[in-house]
Parts: sequence; C-alpha cells; structure tokens
Amino acid sequence: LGLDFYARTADLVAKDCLGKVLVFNDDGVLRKGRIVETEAYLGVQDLASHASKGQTKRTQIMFGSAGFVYVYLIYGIYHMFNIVTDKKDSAHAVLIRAVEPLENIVGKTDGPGKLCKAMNLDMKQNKLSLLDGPVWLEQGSTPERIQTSARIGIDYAKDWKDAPLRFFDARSSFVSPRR
DNA sequence: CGTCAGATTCTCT
DNA sequence: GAGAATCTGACGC
Repeated sequence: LGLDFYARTADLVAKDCLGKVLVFNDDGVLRKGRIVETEAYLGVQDLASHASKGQTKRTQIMFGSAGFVYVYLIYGIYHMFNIVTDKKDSAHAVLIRAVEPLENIVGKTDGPGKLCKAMNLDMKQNKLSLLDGPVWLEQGSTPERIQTSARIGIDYAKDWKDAPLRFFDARSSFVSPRR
C-alpha cells in the first residue's frame, strides 16, 4: 500500500487495516498474516499513547512521517508492532493486535505479543519504512463484520480509556481472546 | 545510578 | 482472577 493509505488519522487507518495482509520478508522467507484486530493511538492528546508523555528517544519515530514502523518491547518479553500514521508530528499510530496466519507463521497470532513472535518481528524492524522495507502491507480481503470496542490494557488512560478505538473483525476466530 | 511501571502472556488456583 | 516473567526507557537523585 502507498503513502496515501498511511497519511490519515490513526482511527481511519486502523479500521482500514482490517483485512489487509501484513508481509515480512524475513531473510528470504515471506511471512504473511491477514490483519483482523487493530487499535488506534491518537497522538500527544491521547493519554493511552506513549506519545502523550512527549517526544522521547523511544517515541521519536512516532513523531516522524507516516508509513514507518514503531516496535517496542514490553514487560521485557513481548514486542508490539505499530504503524506510524497521519502527518509529521501528529504522532498517530496503529497497533496490530491480531492476524490470521496465511504463510510461514509459527505459533499463535491472536494477540500483539504473540503475532510478533509468530512472524519473527522484533526491534530489528523498528524505524523501518513500510514503503520500501522488508515489511509492508498488501491488499487483502474485505473483513466480514467490523466491530469497535475500548482498547485493551490501558485502564490508566483516564478520559481516554473508554474511547472506541479498537477495531476487529467479529467473524474472525483469530481476534485476541480479551474483550 | 536506582527505581518503577508497562498498548502482555502464561501458568496456576 | 492472581502472580510471575524480564528488560528498557524515563525520571529523580
């Protein structure tokens, strides 16, 4: 997909990511998964976003151009794969939370930490461009039924914790178990 | 340099 | 439903 797809606010991109195919050329091995669950993070105003604490070494990639990858490690164990969207400095991002395995997937993919492990995604992909790197999105199939909910695991986000910024295909059996 | 908490997951009970 | 695993960035001293 081209720059136009990513250069919009994260809520729009997150919704449109459903059904798209995430591809990772892992040293010659093409790993593919169809995206069935995402979350949008709306920049510095969004108390659930890392960007709300301002620009730091870790979050600086989010303040850059759309179409770049933001990966971070959480709890010392799990990697979270995000896509930077919207215009420069808006710090919008989309978290990929679950995919349906298509090719060369090892293990389960029904959670943000699990899908990174199954697709072998980690900090090496941080700050890469989806427009010319080894990771990109392809056109996929239309999601059957798009449903919205509050985001997972961000109870600390005060006024933002109930915002309906999680999107998933309600017909997919690969969405994360949490509701 | 020490502390602390985290956009999670697994393993029990 | 609770607790542990395990490490990095952010922040305070």
